[in-house]
Amino acid sequence: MSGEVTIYDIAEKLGLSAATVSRALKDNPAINSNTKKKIRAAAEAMGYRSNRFASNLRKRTTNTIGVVVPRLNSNFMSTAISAMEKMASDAGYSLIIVQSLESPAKEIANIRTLFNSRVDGLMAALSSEQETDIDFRILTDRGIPVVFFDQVPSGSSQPCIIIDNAQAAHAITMHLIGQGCKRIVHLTGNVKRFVYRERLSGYKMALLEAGIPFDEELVLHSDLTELSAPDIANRILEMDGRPDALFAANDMSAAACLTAFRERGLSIPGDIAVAGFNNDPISRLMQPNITTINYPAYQIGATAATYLLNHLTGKSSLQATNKVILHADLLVRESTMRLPHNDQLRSVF
Amino acid sequence: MSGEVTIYDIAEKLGLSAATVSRALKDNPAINSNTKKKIRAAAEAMGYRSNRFASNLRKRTTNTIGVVVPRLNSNFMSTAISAMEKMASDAGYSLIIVQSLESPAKEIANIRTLFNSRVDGLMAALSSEQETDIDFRILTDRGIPVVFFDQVPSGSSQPCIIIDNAQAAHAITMHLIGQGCKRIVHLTGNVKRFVYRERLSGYKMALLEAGIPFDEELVLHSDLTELSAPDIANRILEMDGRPDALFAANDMSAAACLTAFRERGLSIPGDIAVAGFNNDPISRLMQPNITTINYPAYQIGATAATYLLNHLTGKSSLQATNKVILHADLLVRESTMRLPHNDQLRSVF
DNA sequence: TTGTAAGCGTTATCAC
DNA sequence: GTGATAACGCTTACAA
Repeated sequence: MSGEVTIYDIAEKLGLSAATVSRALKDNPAINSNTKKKIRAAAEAMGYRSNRFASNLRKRTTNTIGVVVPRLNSNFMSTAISAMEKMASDAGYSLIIVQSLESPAKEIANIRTLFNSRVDGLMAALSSEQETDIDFRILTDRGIPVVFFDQVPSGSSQPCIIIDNAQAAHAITMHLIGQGCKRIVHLTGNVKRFVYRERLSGYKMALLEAGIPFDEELVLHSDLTELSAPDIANRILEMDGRPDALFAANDMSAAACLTAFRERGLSIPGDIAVAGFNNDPISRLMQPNITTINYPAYQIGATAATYLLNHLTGKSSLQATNKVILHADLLVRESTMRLPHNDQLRSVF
Repeated sequence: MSGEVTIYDIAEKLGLSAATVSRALKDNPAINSNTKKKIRAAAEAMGYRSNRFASNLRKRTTNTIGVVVPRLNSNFMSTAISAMEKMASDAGYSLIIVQSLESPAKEIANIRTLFNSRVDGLMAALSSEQETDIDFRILTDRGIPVVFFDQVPSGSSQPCIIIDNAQAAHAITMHLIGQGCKRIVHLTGNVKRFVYRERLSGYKMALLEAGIPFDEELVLHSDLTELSAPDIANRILEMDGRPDALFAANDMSAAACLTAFRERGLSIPGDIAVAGFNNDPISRLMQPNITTINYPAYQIGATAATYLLNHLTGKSSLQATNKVILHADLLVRESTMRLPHNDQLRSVF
């Protein structure tokens, strides 16, 4: 730690100035290519490593991008982050990742931490919405670009990468209705979050369009985890007038409910159709496999990173009005196929 | 960006010195509590944020921990990293995460990047092994602590957090044998990796112990992804003398093979028993649910982070010989229960 | 093509 | 309790 080699050490050893060494190491064209070679060789031999802090301090830029997410251990998040890491890394940027774990206080603290870490830019999926306008402003006010994805602030005109959640939910609900379902339960998460609110509204729109009266009782709320599914399944089975379909806002809870239904002896989709959201691997592997929306995690992550990086490297500018809406197809699978010959079938993978 | 407030600005405004401001902001007990209050108020009012780079440059420490993984989008990795992030964040550290994506070259580059980023410590799961001894030394030689987890360098005496993979594989194989299976296929990954090599050896040991001759033909290699499973399932079904069990080295491929088997009309576990490894959610939700090993991702991540943080904060020292072996229980489930009354049943969750 | 020198914003070491 | 001052290692006008 103490014996770090600096450009001064190299300079001294070679009888040059630190400035020349600095330039050579950064491949400055002004430097003679022979001296460059010598300097590089010496740097290598002496075990030199550039001190990022000195450099950052001087240049006022960090080549670091912050990522804020509610939790990082879901198939969607880890896949999106994986894409971001690849893009960032290829462009010479590092990623600092923080999760807010459903705590608004931690989310605020995280934003401040990244702010103090002087990240060059930020990609964020929100866990709650209140603090958005308040706290991201400390960043945007100083010109630090922020790109939102997945859970984005509604209303505001921040750049964001999303799918049309309402339309996707509308499509899946219409499909269920087309399969003859009349009492469709929608299992949703915290509707303070953008995606869940949007999906709920798509569900409602479809009912309206089909002339099915909206029934508040049929909307259930949970944290959408595997653990809470058995309880949800119970509540569905105990309803007066048993529902004939479940549209869950993610695949994990769709799969877990489906399992619970089967354990009670119900047949899927005969007794109750089940649809999810995300196209997680589990939706493809369950028996029956589960109708869902293909939520393009990798593409969302890659797109968010590309926009941010292009902005940071000056290749293109991020407009506040940029709103990228990616496609998200309905994948009809066995768990909702109640009609024998169904030409709505589109894809199984 | 340009109008950053510094401790000098605060000092000037308050008629104090920068040193005093610095001390007050760090809650140095030598400073009068009244001046502290004034300084804090001014800092807040002026929108001051500490410059980490100046601080790091001066203190020669970064409060940053590097994490190296093969890929971060698996249930195991994202859960382990989630735990690490929580521990690190609670201790005031940030995480820089890099993935090597199966490329040894990128793994080496990643290690250098983290090295140049002056991380205070490192947690690493390797994608290949060659470079371990070569490249991690640039860190350890300078006293930067490294804790390995999951994919660890074999032979070396680096601190690492693991389970006894061989014993777990032994247990699962013995269980299959106990269920009357005679021809057990083992589906493994790249055996250059520690965990797969160990699991394979546990499988062999169990066969040996049970007097079943080891058959090289029954060991299949793949990347253990969902995509390669159909091909693997085909190869198993086309073998002379159909196997009566599959022990896959992860749950994803176990689940995907199980699905493929069922599509061919086989019954599980009657025609072929299926076991996985990890206790991913999918193993619990599949029908039938899948016998597996509970690989404690969160605990592994939390333990690795705790050890590293305790070392960094001087609470306890990380000895090179530290090797923490966590428990990993066999979870017997439906996919391997071929005998009617089986007292080996331990748990379904 | 190379050198000089002035910062970048903090913190540590002395002083007082 | 507080202040001066000197690093920390790098980049970049400006000179030469």
